[in-house]
Amino acid sequence: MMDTPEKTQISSSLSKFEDSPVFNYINSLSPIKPVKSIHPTQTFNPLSFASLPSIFTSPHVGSHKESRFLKRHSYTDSSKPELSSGEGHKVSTNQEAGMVAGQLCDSTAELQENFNPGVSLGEASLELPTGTSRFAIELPRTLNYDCGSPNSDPAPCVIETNCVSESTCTSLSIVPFDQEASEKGLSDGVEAVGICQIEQEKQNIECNWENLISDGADLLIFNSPNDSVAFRGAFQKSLDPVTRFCPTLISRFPQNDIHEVSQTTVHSYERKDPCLQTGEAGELEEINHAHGNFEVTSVTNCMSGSLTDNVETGMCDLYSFKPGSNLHRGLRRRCLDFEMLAARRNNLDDGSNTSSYVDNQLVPTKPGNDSSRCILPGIGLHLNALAITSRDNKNIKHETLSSGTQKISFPGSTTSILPPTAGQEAVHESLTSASTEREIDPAENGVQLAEDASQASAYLANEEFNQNSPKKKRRRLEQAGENEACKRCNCKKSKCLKLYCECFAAGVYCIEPCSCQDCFNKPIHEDTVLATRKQIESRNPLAFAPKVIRTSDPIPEVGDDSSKTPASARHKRGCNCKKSSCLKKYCECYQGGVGCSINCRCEGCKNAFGRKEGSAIEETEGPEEEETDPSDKNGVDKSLEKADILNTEKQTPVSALPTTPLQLCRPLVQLPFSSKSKPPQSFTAIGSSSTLYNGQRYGKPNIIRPQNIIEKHFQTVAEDEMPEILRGNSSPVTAIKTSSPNSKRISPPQCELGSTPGRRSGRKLILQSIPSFPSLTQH
DNA sequence: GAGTTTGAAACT
DNA sequence: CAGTTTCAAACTC
Repeated sequence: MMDTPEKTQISSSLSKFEDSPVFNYINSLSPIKPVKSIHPTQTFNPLSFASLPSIFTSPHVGSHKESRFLKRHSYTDSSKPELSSGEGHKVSTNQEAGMVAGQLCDSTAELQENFNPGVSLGEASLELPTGTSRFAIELPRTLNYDCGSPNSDPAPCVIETNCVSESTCTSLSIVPFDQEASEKGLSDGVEAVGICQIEQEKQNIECNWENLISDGADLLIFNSPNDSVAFRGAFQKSLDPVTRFCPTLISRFPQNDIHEVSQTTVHSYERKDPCLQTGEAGELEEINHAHGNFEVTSVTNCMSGSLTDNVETGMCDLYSFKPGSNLHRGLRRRCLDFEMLAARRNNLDDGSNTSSYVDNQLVPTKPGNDSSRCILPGIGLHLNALAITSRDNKNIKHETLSSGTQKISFPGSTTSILPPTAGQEAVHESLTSASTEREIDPAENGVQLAEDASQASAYLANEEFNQNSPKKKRRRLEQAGENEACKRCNCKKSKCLKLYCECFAAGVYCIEPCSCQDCFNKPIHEDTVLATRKQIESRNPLAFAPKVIRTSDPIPEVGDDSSKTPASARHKRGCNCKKSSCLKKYCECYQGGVGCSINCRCEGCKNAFGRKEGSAIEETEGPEEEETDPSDKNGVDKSLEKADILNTEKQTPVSALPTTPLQLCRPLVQLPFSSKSKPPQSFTAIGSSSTLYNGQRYGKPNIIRPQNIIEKHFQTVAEDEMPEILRGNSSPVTAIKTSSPNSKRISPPQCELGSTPGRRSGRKLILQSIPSFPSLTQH
C-alpha cells in the first residue's frame, strides 16, 4: 500500500510534467522497462484514484482501462478532491479524447466487454449459472465500490507491478477485467482470486439477502446502491430490454432446472426489489448473451448519478414519492412507466393519443416489436397477477409463464397449455413472489402492461378483440377471461380524472377504445393526471391500491364458508352491496372474484365466491340460490357460471384459491396501482415484521415474496391445521374489525367455530410460529 | 342503443 | 363520520 500511494502521488505530481520527470521517475522505479512503465504511470496519474492503478498495471489495458479509470476518476473526483485536483489535469488530458460523459459511455462499453470475459472466466471456473448470477450481482457492487467506496483504495496496491496482485487488490470491481490477466497467462491465478472474491461477495450478498429477508423494510429498500443502480439501469432501459428479462428468466428457469440458482437469484431479487430483479436478471442475460451495454451503462450512469437522479427526482416529483421509502422503487417504476409511456407517446406523436393507444393495442395486435412492450407489461401483469395470488390460477401462471417466456407472442401465452412442471411451478412461485414484490413497480407498468398483456390474452382468447363499443369490449374482455386489463371507460363528466374512471383508477391512460368525453387521462395531460393522482392519493393513500388483495391468509376475514371463499383473496375495503346480493358485478368483491369478508357491509350477501360470515349463516346455499333467483336468475346464472368455475377450481386441490379471470384481471390492474399508491407503510410494516400488520392488509398483497414462502407454509400447515382456526378466527384485521360494527357480524359466525377469541388466539399463535415472513399472513 | 339499476366515489 | 350527491359501470329491455 505504502508504495502505491507514493507512486500515485508522484505520478500525479509528475503527470503534467510527465515527459521528463515522469520518465525519469519511472525509469528509476522500474529499471526494466522505462518505456512501458511510462504507460502505466500516465494511467496512474489519472488513476491516481486508488482503484484504477491496478488496472493500469497491465500495459495492454492501456486505453480501455484508462477509460474505465477515467470513469472512476470522475466518480472519485467528487469524493476525493485531492485526486481530482491533482489528477484533474491529467484526467482532463486523458479525457480530452472524450468528454466525461463519453468516457462514461465508453467505460461502460468497456466494462461490458471486460465483464463478458470475466464472466466467462468466472463461469468456467465456477458454475455457469451461479457464476453468471453472481457475476451479475457482483458487477453492480463492484461498480459501486469502484465509485467511491474505500475499496478503491486497494487500487494503489494494484499499481504494483504484479498484475495478479493488482487484480486481486482491485478485487471485486476490476476482477472481471481479468482479460488482461488471462491474456498474460495470469488468468489462472486471477481467476482463482476473482472467483474467491466473487464467491465471497456472493456469500455476502446472500447474507445480505437473508438479512433483508429478516427485515422486511430492507427488502423493500435497495440493499445496496447496486440494487438501486441495477434498478435504475433497468429503469433507464427502454421497456424492451426489460421485457427481455422476463422471458429470459422464465426460460431459464424451466429449461435449465436451475431451481436453486434461479430461486436464489429470484429470491434475492425478490428480497431486494422487483425492479432489481429485472435489472439484474437483465444484466445477467445481457452479459451472458448479448453483452447488454444498457445495463452496464445504466449502472455507470447511476454511478454518475445524473441519470438516475434525474429519473428519481422526476418520478418523485411526479408522485411525490418519498425517497427513502420502499415504495419508492415501485413508485419510481410506476412513475417511470408512466413517464415512459408519456414520453413515448409524446415522442411518437405528441398530440396523437393514437400512438399511445397504439402501444396498448399494439400489444395484442402486434406481436413483434410490441411484444417487447407487452413483455414489460406482461411482466408487470404477471407479477401483479402473481402477486395477487402466488398459488392462484393456473391461468395466472400461464399468463406469467407465457408472458415471461414470450415477448414474442402472447400466443406464447399458450404456454399455459404447457402443464407446469414441478420445476416450472417452483419457478413460478419464485416468479410470483418476485412479481408480487414487483407489484409495486409494475404498478404502472404493470397496469399498462397488464392491460396489454390482458389484452393480448384476451385477444388470444377472443379473436374478437374489436373494441368498438365499450360495452361490447367489456363483455368481450370478460368473455375472454375478463382480462379487464384492457380497461376502457365511458366517462362523461369525470374527465377520466377520478376513480370513477376505470382507466384512471387502474393507473392507465385512456386509449382509443375508450369512449370517454373530455378525457384528460392521456399522456398529453400527464401533468394533470399525475397531479390528480397525487391529490387522490393524498386523500386516500390506498386509493389506487388494488381493491382485491390476495393474501395467503385464509384466515382473516373469512368466517363464512371456508370452502367458497378464497381465503387468500379479499376485497380491500369490502363491498357495501344492498340489492345485488353480491351476485353481480356491482359488487366489487364479486367482480374481483373474491368472497365477501367481514369487511363487507353488504346485505343479503350471496356472493358465489364466498359469503360474508353473517350472510353465510343466514343463507345456506340452497336458499341463497332461491333468493337470488327471484331478483335475477339471469344474472345469477352468469354469476353462477363464474362461481361454478371458481368452485370447480376450488374443488381442484391445486387451486385452493379460485382464480377466476376476474380475479386475475382485476388484481392485475389494481395491483399496479396499489403498488404505486401503496403507502410505504404497508410495505414497511409488512416487511418489517409480522407484528405490524394491522393496517397492512393492503400491503400484504404487495408483499409477494413472503407470501410465497409463507403461503406455502400456511398451505401446508394451514390447510391441515390452520383452516379451522383460521376460518373461525379473525385475522388481525378481523380482530380490529371486531371492535368495529362488523364485529357484530363476526360474533355470529362463532357459532360455527366456537369461540372466536380462541380462534384469534390460535391464529396469532400460528402467525407467531411463522417467524421469518410474518408479513405474508398479515391480515 | 337507450334506459334503468347499482354501488363506489366524491362531496357536504 | 354520516348522509347525500355524483358518477359510471353493470345490467335490462
